[in-house]
Amino acid sequence: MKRPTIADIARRAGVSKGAVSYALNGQPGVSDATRRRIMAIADEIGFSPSSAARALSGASARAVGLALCRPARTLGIEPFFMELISGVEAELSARSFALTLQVVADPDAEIAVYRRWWGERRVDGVLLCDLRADDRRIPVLEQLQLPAVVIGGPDGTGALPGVWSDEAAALAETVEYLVALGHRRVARVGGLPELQHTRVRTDAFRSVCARLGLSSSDTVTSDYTGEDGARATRRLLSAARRPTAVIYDNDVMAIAGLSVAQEMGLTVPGDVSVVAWDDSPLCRLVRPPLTALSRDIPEYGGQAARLLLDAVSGVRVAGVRTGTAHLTPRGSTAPPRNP
Amino acid sequence: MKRPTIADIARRAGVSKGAVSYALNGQPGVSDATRRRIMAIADEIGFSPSSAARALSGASARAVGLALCRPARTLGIEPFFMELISGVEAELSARSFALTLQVVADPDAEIAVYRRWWGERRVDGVLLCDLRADDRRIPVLEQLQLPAVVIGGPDGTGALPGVWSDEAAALAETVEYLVALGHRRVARVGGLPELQHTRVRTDAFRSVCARLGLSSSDTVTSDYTGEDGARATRRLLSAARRPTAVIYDNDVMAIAGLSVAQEMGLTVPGDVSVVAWDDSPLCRLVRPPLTALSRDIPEYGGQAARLLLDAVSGVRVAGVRTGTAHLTPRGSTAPPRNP
DNA sequence: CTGAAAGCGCTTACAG
DNA sequence: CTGAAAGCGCTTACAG
Repeated sequence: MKRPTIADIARRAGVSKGAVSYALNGQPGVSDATRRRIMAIADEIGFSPSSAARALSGASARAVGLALCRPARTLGIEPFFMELISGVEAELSARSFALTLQVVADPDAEIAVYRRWWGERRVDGVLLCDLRADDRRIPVLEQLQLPAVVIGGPDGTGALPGVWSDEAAALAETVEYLVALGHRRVARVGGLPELQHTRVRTDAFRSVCARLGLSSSDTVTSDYTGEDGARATRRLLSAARRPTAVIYDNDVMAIAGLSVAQEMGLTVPGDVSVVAWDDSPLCRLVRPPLTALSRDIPEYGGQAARLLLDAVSGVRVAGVRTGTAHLTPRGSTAPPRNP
Repeated sequence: MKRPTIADIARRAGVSKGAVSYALNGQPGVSDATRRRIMAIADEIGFSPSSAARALSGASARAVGLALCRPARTLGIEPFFMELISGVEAELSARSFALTLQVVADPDAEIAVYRRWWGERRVDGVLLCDLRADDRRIPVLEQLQLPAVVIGGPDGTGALPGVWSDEAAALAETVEYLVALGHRRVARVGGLPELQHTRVRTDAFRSVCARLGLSSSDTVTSDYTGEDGARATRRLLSAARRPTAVIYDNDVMAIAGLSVAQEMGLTVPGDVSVVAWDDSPLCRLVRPPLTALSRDIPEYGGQAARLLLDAVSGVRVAGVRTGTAHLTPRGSTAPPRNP
């Protein structure tokens, strides 16, 4: 089947190709009657402008890029990214932008992808995930002048706008709640230590524990997998004075932790309370259901996409703070049996 | 920063743009010495050919599309899609093809996306998921002559090649195993009834149960969510002569079913055995760990991508059968306490 | 308000 | 083996 072009429309409408372009893009320069006639023909023959021709003529590629730098196995198991993607997608398709996705092995590969996308003019902008300390991707994007929005922040994003939530406040709320229940020994299983938000949470955890006069404020870091979460939990719960509550940096590790506790003959929440960061349907499926820090991840992605589209269209955008994760208490937290 | 073009390379090498194009694309028409010089310059200035210009000149867009038609919440919770995507991605990026992703609400929206992609020349081909009975997407893709590979089959794919696994064999293996353990009342919680593979499994379940002389062979269908899996399980386990084993069409529902059984005071696997279709790390995290039907989903996606790239490059491809899912027995299956 | 034309950055016949 | 040129399908100044 031959694809229709503006030349076909122009011929049928008896006007020039330029007129068709103006009409279709809502530009001035054609009469209303002509515009309507052109639009009707375009509709009738099912015309979609060639994205290649458009992009080549200096217009935008109408696509944004998302590079995901996580090993395949953690990508699949964490609902976070897929939820983020659906939120991003909803916003993009509403404005008929495409999402170009690439899974990369490490930050260097990710930088190479950005350079390639830029050279290929394949995307108009990118969404940056998993902000790191001293993130080398930031200066590259700044130098390329590729519009970008960081999912994270507000610190360490350089001149790029970030979409971020108040992680410290969410963590403080959680610890305060556990202390109110009577917990005095709270531990935390954090995510990848090189990620900025892990650092923010770790610092916040230390300071809120100090403020509330808790003796320990240890964070064990992990790679987000259930195996690592289980290992960390085993270590924590084997200690002489084991914690009576553990906060996990994702849902998968929290579930793994729950299993380990039960395996070790401890009851949840009697012997140990469990809190998951980032609520997901999984948290409601296990017994007891997990107390979790909930936030609207699709909306988070949607905001990032909106910001990026603004940046792409030339608007100078500032970072925005999204809603703080809020604690959703469920059956996995209670006063400690032996405080 | 200005993007380098072949004109820049041509100038620096003192040759024509045509020569640069031939050199970079490994075409004959330039001497080896010139080719090497051109490649070195391209490398040095970090050249990537404009994908728009390439696509416009009749070459391929070097992108394939994937439209996902599931509500956002089930997309996030099922590891399947993200694992599939990582497998597809690995294969695509090795040949520097991009993946264009779009989440759609229903089959009509999906068809509209294919028409648009085709009109925009945005992708060179598409991967089709969630094959349905009498799938309306198939004739559209055939008519557009857009290269496509179906993830599913072998029936109902029309003239399109499919990548499929022997679902009936996997189901038979599972039921035979349960019967060998002594089970006589086996039930199944299936996925969306309109999906082709749900039908295949449902038919296979009925016929293997008949062959083995089991009294019941009921399938309750669901929407793949944990809630629906829990509801179906509650109904099944409340029956007068409840099943002693239940097979679930995904991991999330199996975990939900496990929780429901425990909630109802039944032990797993003593009172009821549980089997999950599509193994995932989740299955190993819960207690008891779930017996599951495992297959290499990233590899499944990789095969589909390879087939699609062949089709895009003009090779006439036939469908392929991938490895059959194999049963991985874990703690959630055992001989029934009260057969 | 409308038409003719240049140009985006490639690829690819067509001459030399 | 190499150069000059047309063309892909748009967008956008520039004339009428």
